[in-house]
Amino acid sequence: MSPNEISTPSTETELSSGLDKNTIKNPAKPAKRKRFEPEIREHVIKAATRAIESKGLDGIKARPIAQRAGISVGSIYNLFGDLDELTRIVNGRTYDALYEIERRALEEARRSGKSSRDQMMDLAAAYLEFVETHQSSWNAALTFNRSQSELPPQWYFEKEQALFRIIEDAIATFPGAKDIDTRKNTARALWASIHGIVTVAIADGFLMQPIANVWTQIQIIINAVARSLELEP
Amino acid sequence: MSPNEISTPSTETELSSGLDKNTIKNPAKPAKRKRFEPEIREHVIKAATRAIESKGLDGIKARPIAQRAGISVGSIYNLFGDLDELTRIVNGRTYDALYEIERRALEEARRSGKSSRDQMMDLAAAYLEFVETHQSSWNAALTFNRSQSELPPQWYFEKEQALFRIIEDAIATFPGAKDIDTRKNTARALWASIHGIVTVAIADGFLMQPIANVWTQIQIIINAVARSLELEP
DNA sequence: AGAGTAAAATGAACATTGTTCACATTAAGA
DNA sequence: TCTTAATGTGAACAATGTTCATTTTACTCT
Repeated sequence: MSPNEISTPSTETELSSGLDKNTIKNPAKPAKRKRFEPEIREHVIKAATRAIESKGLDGIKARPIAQRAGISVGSIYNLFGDLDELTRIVNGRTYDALYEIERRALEEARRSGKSSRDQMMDLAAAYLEFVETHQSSWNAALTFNRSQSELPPQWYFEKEQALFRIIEDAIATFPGAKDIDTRKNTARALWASIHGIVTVAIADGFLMQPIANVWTQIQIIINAVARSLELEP
Repeated sequence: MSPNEISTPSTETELSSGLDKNTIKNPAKPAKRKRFEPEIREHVIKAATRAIESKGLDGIKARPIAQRAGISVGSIYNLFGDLDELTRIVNGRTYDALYEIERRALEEARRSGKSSRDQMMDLAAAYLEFVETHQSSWNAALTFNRSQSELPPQWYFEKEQALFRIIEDAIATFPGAKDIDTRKNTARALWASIHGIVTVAIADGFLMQPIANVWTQIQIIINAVARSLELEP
């Protein structure tokens, strides 16, 4: 079970009571202007995604999004409850995208027979590139969770867990990572460290930190931890 | 020059054109209800600080703060330009407080003749404790910067720099940290890593991560890096 | 097909909030 | 005391999230 199939509200299809068959007769083009097709939810999410990509969390505004999706403001609330819910769905997909990229990076690194240390390096490189490419979305995902007073929803933790498990896999062959608790803590420590390095660099817009330095810092941590783990426990 | 004296808007006294002498005649009590005393700025900042401490960034609302400070809404804008400015001042002080705590921690650790490694441990412990104690304020400071589309103001970078310099000092005696660039990068890597570990733990409300695990993870990183630095370059 | 009806879409209206600005008030000097 | 520039005020405005009475749709039953 890929963690992407983890129950995310974004994939819910609660409206489908066998309507799909009936709506087929609608050739999708001259549809006058009522009763939503099932894809409407997706359209709204897409609009919200574009908004976040270009303007960050501030881009999530009920009226503009409604307009871009071709529905009324009220319908947004029928479909998602509130804007936070919609935001969470977009952020959830951002996490999913990152997970997928990391999973592939590990798979690829293993296929080419890289060492555990180099697997970690590849995972970190993939993360750095992801954050550079999706700066606005990633920033939104991080900011949103901390700006909420309540805890993130269940599926957030599951996605996080899944990410950590990838690191655990990467370091599993180290002699010093035989013990399960050690491995878990080390994986979290590594991931959080790389995350911290990248985050701090982005916070000051890569101004204080040219990207080369960021990569150097990542290497310092990975090399140091890798060397520790090469020793027997 | 302590970085606390770095020009922060919070300490500005631009209104003082020698008025101080004149206002002395006001015994501060029966003051009817006009023309602010110079301390009014401070009162507003205090109100804003309390608001952030209890409700986070959402606590920064013009009307409640105005009321608690005993002035009108408009006056907030006369005094600070806008709410973001006020927020930045409060956050600046949070950074100052952290800096001060870290500086003292290093001083203390050195006085008791601790190793570089243990100095780092003490700095990390101080940070962890600070974040636990001031969770709401610290969260607000971090969230605010990333939620802004523009870069943080100049003084933010200076406060950040000052913090890094403390770590550089702590690791300066390591044989592997003779080179200035290496030292700078290692200091940033260490700080950012610890920051990342603490941040991730807090993000899920210490639910996934009991505090003991957090500390274990910090130790993993510091020990690994320390061991690396003990070798000659 | 036509009527009745439950579900779904709508957008006007409301509540909250940041921000502005015309006006009122103060106090310093003439 | 009168004049006036500086300064405090709060009503009013704009933007935004959210609700809900009303309208519209499409399904079912006759």
